[in-house]
Amino acid sequence: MSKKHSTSQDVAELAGVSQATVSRVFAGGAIVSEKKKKKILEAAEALGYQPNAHARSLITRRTRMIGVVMRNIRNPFYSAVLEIFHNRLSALGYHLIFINSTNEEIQEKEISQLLEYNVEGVIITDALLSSSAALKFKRSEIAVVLFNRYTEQAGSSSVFCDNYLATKQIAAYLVELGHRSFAFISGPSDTSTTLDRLKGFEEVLKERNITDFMIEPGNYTYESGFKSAQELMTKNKHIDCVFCGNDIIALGAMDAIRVIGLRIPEDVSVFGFDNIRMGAWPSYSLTTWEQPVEEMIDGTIEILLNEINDSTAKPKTLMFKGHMVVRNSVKKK
Amino acid sequence: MSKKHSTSQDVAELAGVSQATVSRVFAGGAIVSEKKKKKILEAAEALGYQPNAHARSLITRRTRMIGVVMRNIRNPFYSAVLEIFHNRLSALGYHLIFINSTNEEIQEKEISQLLEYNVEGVIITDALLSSSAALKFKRSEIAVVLFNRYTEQAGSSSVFCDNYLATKQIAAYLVELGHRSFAFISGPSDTSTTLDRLKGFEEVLKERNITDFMIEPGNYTYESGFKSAQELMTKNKHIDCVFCGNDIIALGAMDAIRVIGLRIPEDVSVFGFDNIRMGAWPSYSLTTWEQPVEEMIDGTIEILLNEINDSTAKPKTLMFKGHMVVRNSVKKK
DNA sequence: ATATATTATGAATACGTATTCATAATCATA
DNA sequence: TATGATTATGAATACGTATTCATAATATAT
Repeated sequence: MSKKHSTSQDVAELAGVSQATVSRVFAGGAIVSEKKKKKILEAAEALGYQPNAHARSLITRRTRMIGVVMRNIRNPFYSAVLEIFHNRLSALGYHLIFINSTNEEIQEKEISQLLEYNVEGVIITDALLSSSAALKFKRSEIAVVLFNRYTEQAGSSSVFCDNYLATKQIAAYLVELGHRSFAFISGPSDTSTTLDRLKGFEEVLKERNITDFMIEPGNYTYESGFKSAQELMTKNKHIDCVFCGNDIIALGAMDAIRVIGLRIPEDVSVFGFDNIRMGAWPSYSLTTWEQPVEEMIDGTIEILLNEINDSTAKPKTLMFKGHMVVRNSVKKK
Repeated sequence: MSKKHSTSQDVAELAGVSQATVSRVFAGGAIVSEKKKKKILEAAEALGYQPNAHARSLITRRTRMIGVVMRNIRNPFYSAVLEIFHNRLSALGYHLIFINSTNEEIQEKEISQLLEYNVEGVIITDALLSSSAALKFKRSEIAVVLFNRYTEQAGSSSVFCDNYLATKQIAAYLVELGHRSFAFISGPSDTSTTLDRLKGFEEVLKERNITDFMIEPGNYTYESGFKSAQELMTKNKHIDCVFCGNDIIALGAMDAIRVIGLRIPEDVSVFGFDNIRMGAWPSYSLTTWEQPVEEMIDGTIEILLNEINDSTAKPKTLMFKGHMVVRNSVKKK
């Protein structure tokens, strides 16, 4: 029975070399004679040696770990986001510490965890970052990128869609098609995403002198969408278009609307945001706005790696446009 | 500007004590006078000190890290599983290294990653574990629990539903209701889950002398369910019941069946497995078999922690029963 | 052959913490 | 007050690795 964990010292002894030489083989980059290299690799194999990442990171001051903070991993949009982030970062040799923040705001405890593990960078999606929290990361010189969010104060990098512009286009499109009575089922009102989406939409309605506009607060879940739509539509039978803060809300809204007995899009139009896969399913065929997730993620990673490697890098903002995906949940003229 | 990372030494100097005393405060359990403790905490606060988890794990030989290996995080069942695992383990002071294995089988590289980080335990869901891989974990005395899977050979602990018994009950139920022509859209044929579900179902049909049974291989995705159902139903118009390897397949199958123009359950019955939330959505109202996810997860964690703390613990198998959830996707008599 | 450049290696050290061991300070007891 | 028990602290060390520095072995040029 071998020892619990073999060390480079064990390998060195078995191979008849020094610990330093073993390290050179596994750390790479240094010159080791072929003969010894072979011996060392054989010894390592025999002992089942694996370098200890903690000891290594202690000396190299690089952990190759990235923290990913999410809320609402059940939202298919974020499941997909997590998958893609993992695949990209894994290919780059980084490991993911996954944190699912159950609270609105990323908590002290969660920040501490990430700091203690010396993550090189943090990606924060869909969870609020207070300025004091941002400060802690900054103080430890840990790179932070907000994904699908931004905050004015924090001075962190962020990557997101131009929600304001997008919703302006969406509103214009919907008005153009003849809708006159609108409802908006929103996400939590403390996020940039929610606010911008509302702002753009509302502005266009005002421009066009449409005042028939109800706003229903929600929280970016199916259940929230369902419940909000149910209330809205039973109380306000004249609404002819429901714009949803995101797709998962839209699916809930669609189901609620249909349960009531109304048809989509004949009686009510529904518009989403994100373009998650489920929106394309025939049961929904949701018209929505696509966020270019892959590009957003690539951009996020680029900024993050850049900040990791250059601690003087200034915070960057990367804004994408996205585009409309027309399916069958909106009534055409 | 403070240094990049303050160390316990820095705190010690500022507080006018030794490094050892600082460590005692943060590691807990040791006796430190109130006076010095206060000074130390103040100094730590001032410097933004966080203990270094890597250095700590080096000396304590505990990393408090758990590896979670998944495939197919996009499947809502596993999104939910990940969320719950995270919440539970996080509350217990463990951190999650998330690995999304894109391949059928957990790869050498992924195992190495987990070994290098000295995770204390590994949870493997929905990804195959070869016996050589299992051996590596065993050799490093890393606790392994298979979730929703088992392998005969590996000798690892595992937690799963009694798929065999469940599908027997399901088949009996469906036959009872008058179905005579069956199809099964399965998952990958190399997993215990898939095999057991098929076995139980098939056995009952044989007992009842029902030979009209088609098997369509799939891979536990919506797309797979959609495509399989489409092929099945266009070629075999007489099929009156489709049993699906899991819920996400079932949703795809339902959509495909409806697109063809058939009604559910009037023309075709559909039965799922898992009881993911989406099955309850009115658009689907899927009759299915519920896996008691929370209990399964609690059981998994209990076994895992036990193996972590007692390296002599024998592999355990925990089998749940689950129960049928009747909605409206199956034709009643 | 000798001098010089190159390659290969080991000894020693540092990373930041927890812990053992020894000792100093404080307390309780007789 | 003297003695022993208890509490509080620091010095030293170990965890497993990467890396610097010095030196030995080898190759190359003159």
